[in-house]
Amino acid sequence: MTQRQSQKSAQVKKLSNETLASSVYSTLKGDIITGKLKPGHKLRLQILKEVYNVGNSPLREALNRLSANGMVTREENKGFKVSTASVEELQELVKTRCWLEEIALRESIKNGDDQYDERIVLAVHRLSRPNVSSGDNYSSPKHQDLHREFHESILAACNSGMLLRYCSQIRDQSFRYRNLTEVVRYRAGHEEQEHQDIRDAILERNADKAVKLLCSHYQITADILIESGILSQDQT
Amino acid sequence: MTQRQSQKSAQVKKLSNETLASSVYSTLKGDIITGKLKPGHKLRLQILKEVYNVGNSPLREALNRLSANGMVTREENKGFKVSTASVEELQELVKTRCWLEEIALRESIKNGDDQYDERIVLAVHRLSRPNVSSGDNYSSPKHQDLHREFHESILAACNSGMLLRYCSQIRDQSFRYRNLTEVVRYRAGHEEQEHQDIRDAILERNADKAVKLLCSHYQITADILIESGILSQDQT
DNA sequence: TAATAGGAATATATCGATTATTTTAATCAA
DNA sequence: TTGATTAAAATAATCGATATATTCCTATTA
Repeated sequence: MTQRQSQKSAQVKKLSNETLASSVYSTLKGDIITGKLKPGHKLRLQILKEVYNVGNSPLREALNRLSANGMVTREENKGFKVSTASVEELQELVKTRCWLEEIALRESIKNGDDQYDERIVLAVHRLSRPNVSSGDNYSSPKHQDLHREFHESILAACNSGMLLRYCSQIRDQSFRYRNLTEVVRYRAGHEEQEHQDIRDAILERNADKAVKLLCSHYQITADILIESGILSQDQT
Repeated sequence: MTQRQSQKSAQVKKLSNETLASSVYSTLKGDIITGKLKPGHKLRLQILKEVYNVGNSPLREALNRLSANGMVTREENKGFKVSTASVEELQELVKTRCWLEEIALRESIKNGDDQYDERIVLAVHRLSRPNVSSGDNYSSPKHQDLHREFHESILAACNSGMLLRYCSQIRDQSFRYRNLTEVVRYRAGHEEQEHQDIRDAILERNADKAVKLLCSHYQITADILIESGILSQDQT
């Protein structure tokens, strides 16, 4: 609050009416998803306070929220750490994702209106723009946002905010795993095609096909990540 | 901290190595589920501090956790309130519960071993004990715990901790709705029979039947609750 | 009536101090 | 060396007092 803002670190940026705790929450979550904070990394309060330049309470509040959706792990009296990553967890993640998204996708295809279709078309289009889809841009924040938007859009008409929240949490986790490797390099090209295929299946209201494409889309990415050998069998 | 412990309220009781924040979390969650804290009820920090006799930080941490799983609602700069209850939300809740539990149940039936069966048998048996299943005991904490255990046990072999956590959250919400009325009075007798039917279907590995019974089990309860007229169409 | 300007109430955040617990290091005994 | 015990340091958890910011309420004014 004084004039000493000369911190080199990724200062938390507060959006107008947003609470500091919420800003820290978003920043921390982002840093975890992008892999800036690695799985298993111990989150020491004093350090975080300095890095993000905030006090105890907003920081602890943010961490408590994150622990409730699985991005960080809380251990009584031992503090917080970034949730670990392992082959087993990734497999569970993909499995669960396929289960939940199958439901959400089938419902969406059943209920989806023009607006639903258009959002998807737009999302795919934006992902294909040269300045987004070219080699070096695959891991850019911009690409990530658009990629996320695509996956959100195809489930958006499922009529259960609750289910959508769960899918969103799983999506965050999935992106975290994705960002652990340069899997993007090998995948992004193919993914673009797969997104288009999924879009087409949805537009023609072919739920079975769409579900099948979507799940293999996830499975392939996970397999590549596993084969990369970056993930330990237990902990990271 | 002074000698004025003469609070009538349910002081937070701390389990040995548990953190104060966690104790408050459990207590608050319990008070919301049992209906001691009604939907929409404003959670004023000063009052909560006095009632539960804790300081700012553990209290806010607990509330932040609760807000992350939907038991309370957080509004920036306005604080917390118990999540509202409405017919629409209940319908979404039941629908989503059926979707997720169908998956978890089918998987459990597929994978379940002897231990899985035995846990279910035991749960049903305990629910049927006279001192639990008689008229006045239906709304007792004991009965609630056993009831919850039954519903947890039938999904326990689904091999996705993630899915189980979501089901657990939905179960908490469902119990909260249940406790809004004396729906228990009309239901508990029938429910006992339904639990047994579900158990039997599971034991004979008849997934379709088990799923059908389970979902109607939920739907009937919800319908009664809705017909009771206690829930507003929008907010409570 | 509508708009606005206080002021009260409340939520949010900081800081420093305190307590409790875990972790680390050091010591000692087998 | 190993294992257990104890002492010291580090860290997490909590409190309380204070400060700031925001919302909510109310009275005044146009």
